[in-house]
Amino acid sequence: MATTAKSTSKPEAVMAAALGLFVERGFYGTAVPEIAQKAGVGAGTIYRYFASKEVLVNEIFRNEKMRWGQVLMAASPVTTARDLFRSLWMRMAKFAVENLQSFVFMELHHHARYLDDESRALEQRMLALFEDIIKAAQSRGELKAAPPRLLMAIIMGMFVGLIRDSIEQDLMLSDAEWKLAEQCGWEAIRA
Amino acid sequence: MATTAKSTSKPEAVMAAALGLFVERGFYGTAVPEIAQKAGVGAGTIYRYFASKEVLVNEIFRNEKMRWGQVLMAASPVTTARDLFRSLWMRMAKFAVENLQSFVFMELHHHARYLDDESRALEQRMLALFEDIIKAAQSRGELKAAPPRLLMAIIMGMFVGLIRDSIEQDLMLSDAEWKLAEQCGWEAIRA
Amino acid sequence: MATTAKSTSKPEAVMAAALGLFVERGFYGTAVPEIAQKAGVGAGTIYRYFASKEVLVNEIFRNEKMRWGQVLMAASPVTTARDLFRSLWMRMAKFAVENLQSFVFMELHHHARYLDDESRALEQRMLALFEDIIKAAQSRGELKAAPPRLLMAIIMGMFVGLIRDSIEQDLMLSDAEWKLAEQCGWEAIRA
Amino acid sequence: MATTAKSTSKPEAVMAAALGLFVERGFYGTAVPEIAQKAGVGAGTIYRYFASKEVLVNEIFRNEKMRWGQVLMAASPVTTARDLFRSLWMRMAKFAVENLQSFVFMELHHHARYLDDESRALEQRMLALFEDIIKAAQSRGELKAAPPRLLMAIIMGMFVGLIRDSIEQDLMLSDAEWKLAEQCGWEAIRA
DNA sequence: CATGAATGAGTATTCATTCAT
DNA sequence: CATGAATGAATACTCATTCAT
Repeated sequence: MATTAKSTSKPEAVMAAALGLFVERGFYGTAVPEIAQKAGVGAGTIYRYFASKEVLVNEIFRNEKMRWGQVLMAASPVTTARDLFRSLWMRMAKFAVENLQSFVFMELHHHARYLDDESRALEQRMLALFEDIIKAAQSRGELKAAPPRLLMAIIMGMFVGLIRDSIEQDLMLSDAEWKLAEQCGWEAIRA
Repeated sequence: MATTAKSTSKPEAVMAAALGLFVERGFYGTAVPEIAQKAGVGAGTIYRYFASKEVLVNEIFRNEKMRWGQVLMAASPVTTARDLFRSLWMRMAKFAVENLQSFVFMELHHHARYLDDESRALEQRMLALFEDIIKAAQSRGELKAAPPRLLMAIIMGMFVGLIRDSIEQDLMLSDAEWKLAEQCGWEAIRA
Repeated sequence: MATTAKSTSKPEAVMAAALGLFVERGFYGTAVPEIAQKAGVGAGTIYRYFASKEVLVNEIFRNEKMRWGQVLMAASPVTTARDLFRSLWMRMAKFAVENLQSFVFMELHHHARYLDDESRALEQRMLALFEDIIKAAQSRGELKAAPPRLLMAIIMGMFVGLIRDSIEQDLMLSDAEWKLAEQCGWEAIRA
Repeated sequence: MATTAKSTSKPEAVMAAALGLFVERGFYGTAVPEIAQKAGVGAGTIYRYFASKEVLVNEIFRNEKMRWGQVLMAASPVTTARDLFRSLWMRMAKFAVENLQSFVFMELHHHARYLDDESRALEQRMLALFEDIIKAAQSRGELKAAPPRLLMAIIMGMFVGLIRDSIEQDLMLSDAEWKLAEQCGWEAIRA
């Protein structure tokens, strides 16, 4: 009678279904009963676990953001900025490819008006994390002496652009291409 | 600098109002009567010029895309890829800064489900345009030998990332920063 | 093209329909679309005139209360308490019989939780009005020396009891019975 | 004074909880799970004892009505109508004060649409009981020669009016006031 | 041409009731 | 017996669109 490790719990099923639909059709374009149906639960059931559609989207956002954060935080020990960058980039690529929807979701909902303060705060913490890594490398003269936010925007923008493009073309980048892109990224910001 | 001597026509006023609201609240988050009010016309009037809300958003999309296209197409004559890149980048920056809403609108609505075939086709033509420029430069050995789409995604991604970030921080990049960023962009793709 | 005096306006039709249904089935027992149908308007139309179902019920309450207030306020000039009582009673009877639903509505919704402060304040003003009449008569020694609220509760209670009973039996009191009842009322409170 | 040595049974707890909530928020305004929680039982448990919410409210109604009936029926032996009235009035007052919620509940749900035939029949029997008492007194010339229902409506109306008022003012009548009111009641109907 | 009142299909959410445990 | 998680029908309310003026 113990809940098996395998079978997804109801709230998890709801979050997974909602994630997919929000990516496909947007927040306002997705009806709650649609989510319920895709999750294989009754419409009312959703409200047992999430007080409202808005709470649901925030919960998903934070959930995915945390998973993404772990990719960045499991950052490497002391190495050169070059190695750090490569490692980070490849980890990001791995995550993005394996969690395409999750990644796209975070991008799309970035500044959405329905994100609550907690979600926004989490977003800021993630950015700060990234910024610190950049500052450290800059202080060692390994990166260009530009505002850290600028370098961050450049790298993250590139990365997102690549993912978006591969979605549009419905064709994932090969390993070789990821490495090529990584090289581009590095050359963009190196001192 | 006024585009026309005459005061903006009604359909123009509608499109301008709608553009602003779609950027602020999204397509589904914007009510047609709201657009009407902001445009200073009656709700019914909108339907004299646009068959539906969807037609309206597509019309705006294409309109803005064309304006953006002119920035790219008014491309320079024969020069080095370096100069071409710089010129293109700075024109893009100028347009984006002067037409922030327009730029954000195009980004947000990129793949939206309510875009019709004509809009999608236009989008493809713009990409092809860009691709051609890249291929030409590659054939002269001035750019990295990567798939043109990849280089394009990298550059456009960077650019969008910068704009997004400056919106988030509510602080536009300075001229110096734009130049710095341009240098990053160039180093990312140069051979 | 002038709006004819005859044809009821839409908000009036809605209020009339809602009054009837609220009396029959209660506030929570009445669905908004039911009101719309009975009023002969679309469901959405109700929300052009009343921000919510709650606003609607309050608007009706105040409207009816004001009409009832006019019955009491058009009180007679200086006479004996006996004559004043008779006049008041008969006016109340006339109103109640001619506006049965209105009267029942006010009784049922007296303390309802969905009444807002404005409605409650109006209710209090009506009571004060009544109390003043009683106090004046008491000071002339024409009524029993009991707390005014007590005499008021007795008279209003009797009156409501009669109306309720005639509704239950679906048989209105005759003129003779109203006079009889009036006599009972007077004897209950006279000094 | 505990009715039983044993702690209240589950159905009793449910009825008590429901009575309180129905008085506070009305029938449609009260959710079954709320009742369950207040009664300290599971939501499903209610349905072991009451087939539906409607059955529950009817059961409560009849239960309270019977208790009220006992107040009236335990009527006194042969005395004057004056004494009988006083005794009845004071018993009613005692019951109403000690069972305010019960009393209010009966008043509010009097004609509610969810009352079933059995409840309605019980209501009629109670009225008949009262009517007989009045007729007897009338035949002895001690009461006014008015239709019994009219006198009954007057007295019950007065009584309800007093209770309602004391609830509104959140201030129970004193013994002296109850006696004063009783005198008013008597004078209203005595021959 | 222009309007905005009117509409009703569609949305998020609640709640009486069931049933597997 | 008792439970409370699950359900889906029903509710209040919104909004794209129409059309009489």
